[in-house]
Amino acid sequence: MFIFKRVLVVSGILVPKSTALPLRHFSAPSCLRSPKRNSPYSSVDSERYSSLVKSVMSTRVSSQTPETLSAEDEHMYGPVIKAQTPPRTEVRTPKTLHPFLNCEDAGEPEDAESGPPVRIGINRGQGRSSVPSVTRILQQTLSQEQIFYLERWKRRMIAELGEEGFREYSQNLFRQGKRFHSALEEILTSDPSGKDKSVSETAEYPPDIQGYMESVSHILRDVTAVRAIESTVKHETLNYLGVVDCVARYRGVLCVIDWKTSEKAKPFLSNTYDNPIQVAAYAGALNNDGNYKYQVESGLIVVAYKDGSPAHAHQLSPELMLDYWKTWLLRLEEFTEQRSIQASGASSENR
DNA sequence: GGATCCTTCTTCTTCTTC
Repeated sequence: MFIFKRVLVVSGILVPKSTALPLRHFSAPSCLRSPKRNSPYSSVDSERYSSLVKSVMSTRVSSQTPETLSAEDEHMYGPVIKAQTPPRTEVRTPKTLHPFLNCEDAGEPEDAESGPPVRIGINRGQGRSSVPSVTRILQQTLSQEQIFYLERWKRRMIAELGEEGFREYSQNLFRQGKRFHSALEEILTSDPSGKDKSVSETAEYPPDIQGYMESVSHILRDVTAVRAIESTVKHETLNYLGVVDCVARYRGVLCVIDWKTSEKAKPFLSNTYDNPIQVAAYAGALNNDGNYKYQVESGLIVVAYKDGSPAHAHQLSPELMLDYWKTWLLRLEEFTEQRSIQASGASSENR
């Protein structure tokens, strides 16, 4: 096992790619946001210990060097296997920085928030069959690191539950997620103004989602002016589509909202993996879809818990949305490249 | 009515010491 891990580390599979963006969100307690501030070293009299620090730093304590360590590793574990594709450590930028907002649609009609929420169904019957979805693009462009950890998790779960048990477990997670979404849809459609969210706290729900609904009830109190529910958005220039869970105001800010259920606590935005990219992709599509006459600059990821403990709400500022929009454009470029490679491979096979 | 699509979820080193 140890040898295996060494090889992976050296080959770069475990080296994080630059998909993780800086942690900047509204819900992190300040004490957790800046752990360095509370470092025990901050109280150390640095002048008093400066000579000691200098002497330690200037003296080679060990006779080992990177070269001797490499030689030792090779002796113990065999020659180092290097990855064919080295990890990308540089900060990547999209080849074309498509705008997140559509300036032509910036004007917002006064009565935009008065009607019921829209729900545009998916329509693939009119030549849309080749338009890829946000979910598919994200799934097909996962990093090697993400694939590694997901497969490891799956292997461990199957070892614990068996193939059939794992299938049931996965189906159950999906079922709960779907029912949770349906219940929210019902609440928000029946009360889009947001005046009476108490319905969510008193109503009875199926036992498997009761906790999730309790978990999210304090968030729903801050959701108003629901404009869209489970509605299809399509980027007219970039040619991708998706289905937004909800477009509404959260604490007065118009957001694309994504509801999530989770077994593990996700108190930080960084715990939500690709969810912020998904939200930015939806918002960018909505902003460039003629069916929607307004622009959305912010996003919200709500993570609900089965035991009813308060859901975490990660609000993405316009600045952060732009960062994730760039990450999305990179993923989209990667997907398009993959597709063209596959297409050229298929055409050469047909010859 | 059946088939297909979009979603629904899942990941983050590991051990020792205090």
